[in-house]
Amino acid sequence: MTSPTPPSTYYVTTPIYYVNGDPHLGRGYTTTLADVLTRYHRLLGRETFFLTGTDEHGEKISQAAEKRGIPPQQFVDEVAETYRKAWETLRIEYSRFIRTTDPQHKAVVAGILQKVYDQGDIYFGDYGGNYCVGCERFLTDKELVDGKCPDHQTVPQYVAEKNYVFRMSKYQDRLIEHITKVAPDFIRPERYKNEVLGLLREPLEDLCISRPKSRMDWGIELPFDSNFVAYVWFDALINYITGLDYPDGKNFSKFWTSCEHLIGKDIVKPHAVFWPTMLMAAGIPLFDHLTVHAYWLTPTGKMSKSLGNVVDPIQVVKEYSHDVFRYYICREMTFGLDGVFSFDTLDTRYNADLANNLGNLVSRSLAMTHKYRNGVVPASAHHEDLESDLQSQAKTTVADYFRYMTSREIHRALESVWALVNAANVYIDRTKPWTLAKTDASDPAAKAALDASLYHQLESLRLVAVLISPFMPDTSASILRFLSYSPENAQKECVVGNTGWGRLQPGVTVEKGEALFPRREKTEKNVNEVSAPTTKPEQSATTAPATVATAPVAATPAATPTADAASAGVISIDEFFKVKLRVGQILAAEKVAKSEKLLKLRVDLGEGGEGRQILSGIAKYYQPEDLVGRKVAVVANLQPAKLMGLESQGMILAAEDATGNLELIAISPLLAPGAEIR
RNA sequence: CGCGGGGUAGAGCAGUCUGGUAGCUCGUCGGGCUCAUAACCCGGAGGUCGAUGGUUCAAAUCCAUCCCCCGCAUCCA
Repeated sequence: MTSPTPPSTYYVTTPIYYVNGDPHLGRGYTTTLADVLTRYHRLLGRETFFLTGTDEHGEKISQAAEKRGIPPQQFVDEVAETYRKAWETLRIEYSRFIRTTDPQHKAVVAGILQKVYDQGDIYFGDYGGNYCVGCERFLTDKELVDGKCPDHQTVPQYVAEKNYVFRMSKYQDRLIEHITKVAPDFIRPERYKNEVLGLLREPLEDLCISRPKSRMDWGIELPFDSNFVAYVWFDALINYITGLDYPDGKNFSKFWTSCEHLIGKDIVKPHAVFWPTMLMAAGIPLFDHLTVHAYWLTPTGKMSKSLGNVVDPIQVVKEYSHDVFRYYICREMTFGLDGVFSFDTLDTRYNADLANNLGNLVSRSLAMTHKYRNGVVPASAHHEDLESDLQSQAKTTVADYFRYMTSREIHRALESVWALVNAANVYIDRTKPWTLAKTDASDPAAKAALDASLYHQLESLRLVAVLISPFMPDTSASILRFLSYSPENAQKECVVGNTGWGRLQPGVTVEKGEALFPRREKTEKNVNEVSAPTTKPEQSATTAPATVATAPVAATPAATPTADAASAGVISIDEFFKVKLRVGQILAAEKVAKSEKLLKLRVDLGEGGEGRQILSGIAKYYQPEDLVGRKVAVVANLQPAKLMGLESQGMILAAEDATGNLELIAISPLLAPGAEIR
């Protein structure tokens, strides 16, 4: 029963979260994992440092601030505060909350830039190229699809400007060497390491690291050219060392080399390629591990804001508890693979694992100790096969627990703890304390057996409480308190590498305790799944109708409507009339090649000529031949857009219900094409 | 031939790298117990491990081909 014996310090980071978005489930998961790992290493007696924070520069931020009519700094101050509060609710105990607008950070970034520039790894080059405002970056020719940005369906502006470029390609071989030979567990789990090595089989391009202030000035000024600011990665990634007071802080020398970066799989490339090469260029040793986790999905697929199926971690914590939330997300997701978040499995795990197994075990053990021994922990001299079996499971559990925690298969670590919980329940049934209690007064053998049974139950609880403390700090503390066992003791014995059997002192009085996890009846809302209790309906945008409702509002951003009306999604009739709806008749319809969803329609709107070309995402629901001649409702004054390379000059209205039935809006065949709908 | 992930009991998954009696949780059926939160314990039923072919004494596992599902790339205007 020895715990691992590694370096005496531990440094863990989460990504700094872009203040453009909320503290959603994915971010809550990363941050919770970091907290779990921090508490785990503390349990092992290591000095730990846990860094999280917010990324606050960039065009999108200045635009968002402008939209709200406030200065960028005020905007980011507000969002940073919501993050702080969110993490507080999730019981996250970070060591430092860093913000990229901190003056210290700006100084560190400038220092690194200057150093890399001075040694010739940053050059001023033509970065003329296709710039997409939505992406805030230049797109390579390879990324463009039919000449437009795949993510935003917009034709990027060709910007012929000079920019500063980091000579990343120079470090490619050294990076491959590091990943494959020097530190084989640099990137884990292995699937992501393979992915990165796949990326590195292609020659690396150099990395554009600046933006001219003329276009974007919400950022950190380059120390060698005041006309430019640093572009995202040479700003954001550096937070990981600013957080330790690089270059001279004692935290940096103490913690940096034991650094583990925790990230989601969407930002593997910047962390596995950009960041290590930046460090190489800056002459800073590399971090220890990049640990990558996957996504939370809903039972029906991706979580997305527009589908309104986003799970809000804060709400889950409010409805259950932070311990339950933490247990669930750590236990349910196979680390490194996508997992499904559903209130149905959450309730199942709650009742099965927490209420029935752990909670009930605590309850029955404490109750028996009170009933048979007035709450006093008995000494245990008696030791037979049943006791050996239990102790042997305890030994296995501790070994597995440390092994899995070390390999970051944390779901398995929890599983191994529950093997002990289960063994303790079995042990109780085998020793039958209630039977022993009947003859215990007159029969010394029965008395010894009962003492042993009670002691072993309670000792199992103590061990379980210690092992779950990183995951469920409150539950752990409650159990230890019931046992009159000080948490400091728990920590101490992990420090000496021994969570061995028999630490619980006979003679102390245990509490009766209260139910830790009262059983929950399954919630009704779970039938339809997922949407967290207070998720706003957000006019449940599925298809056309909702778009009609929101488009005019979007067109006049917060100009006129009162705050109340705007927040309720209410529009004025004037706004509604901006949308020109017309009756159209479908003249021709065909499938769009290579497209799953799109049909290309030719629609007569009574405008003469050969009618308009309109694309509609209804290929899964309608055969082209069934549509010809049909009358449909059309948005006539929508800005044309290109889809799959084809221009669409309007929108066909359709409705989709919750079960996925989609129908075109019915229009009487008697109405002539071009008739106004209102 | 676009890239990636996956198809194992009613549901959700592990096992596949390193071939050797197919495992876990939930559900279900039957039994036991009464310390406990209608909980706990024991037992049963339920799988041709997507399909086909190959390698092998032996294949969920290795090889080949094919089918299906899900992301993303390239689509809900």
